[in-house]
Amino acid sequence: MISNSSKYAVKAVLFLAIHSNEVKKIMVKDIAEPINVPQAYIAKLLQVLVKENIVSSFRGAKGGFYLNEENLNKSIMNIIMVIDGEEKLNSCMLSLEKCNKEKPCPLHHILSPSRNIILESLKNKTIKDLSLNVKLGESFLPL
Amino acid sequence: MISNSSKYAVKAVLFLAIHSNEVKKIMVKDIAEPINVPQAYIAKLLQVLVKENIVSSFRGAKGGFYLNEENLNKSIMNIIMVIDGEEKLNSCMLSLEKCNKEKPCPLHHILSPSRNIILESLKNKTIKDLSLNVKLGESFLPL
DNA sequence: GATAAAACATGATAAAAATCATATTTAAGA
DNA sequence: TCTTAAATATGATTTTTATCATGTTTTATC
Repeated sequence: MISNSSKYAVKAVLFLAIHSNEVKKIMVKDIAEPINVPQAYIAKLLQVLVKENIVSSFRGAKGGFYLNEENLNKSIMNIIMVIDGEEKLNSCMLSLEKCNKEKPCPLHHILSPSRNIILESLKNKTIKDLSLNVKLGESFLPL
Repeated sequence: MISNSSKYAVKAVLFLAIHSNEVKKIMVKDIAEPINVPQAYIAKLLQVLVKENIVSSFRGAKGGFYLNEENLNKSIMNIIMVIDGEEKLNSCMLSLEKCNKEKPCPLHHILSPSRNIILESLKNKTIKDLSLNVKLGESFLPL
């Protein structure tokens, strides 16, 4: 289960990865429009991303948001964790309560392998990986 | 994205598959408790499942819910579709808008294969399959 | 028939998620 | 140092999802 907010956050970070850098900062309104998310909403999300060191920002005139090298090495999972928290992700998909390898629910066998693959990918893929992908023309923005 | 309601519905149907049959009907309160879902809530869900021919019911005294042979052959996907509707399932996971094979978003390659496997499984596995699984001791209720 | 036990139907309330609004702080540039 | 442009902080509103409550219809049994 991944919230809308997390999706928005991923979009914003990806956008920044591709269009910003330490000397080219981008302000909220110029992020919100192309990724198609309400400005006030993404502004709020960006603030938690900044606080959690996933995005960098600079206040005042000529300010804006950007990603530095450290930010670029964060994983997609990092973003989702910060926005949604752990439980939400671990109770992912259909898997029901009190379900584990020893006492699997009837859906465990069906969902677990694919689910684990997805979680591993989200953990391993960095923002940089994905933005490189876009730069090589293998995938596309806008989102 | 699969809602709580869908999870509840799956739990209820699975419970009925294992504990009911044409001659042994079960009433809401005896379903709600063991699957750990508020009675009034599951009652409402059961009503749409009955209307959509996924669950059978009998009104009045000695009435209750049960699954007939046709019901047992419905897939998990059928349940989710009826409760959540199509868009919700197709906008599953992280995949962002306007994302398809021709113009994949940066997450498409990562998520799509596993996601498709999951969707196929949900489509192919019938209620009967899963309840058989429980009867063989390969997976467990309560949920 | 009358009564009781059940599903069915409908609408109200509560909680959570998403969205909007507004005031404060920081920095640049005149 | 004043003005302006930006992020930041906080809280209000709206929408959606989840939950609760109450009355109506159907069927079995006495």
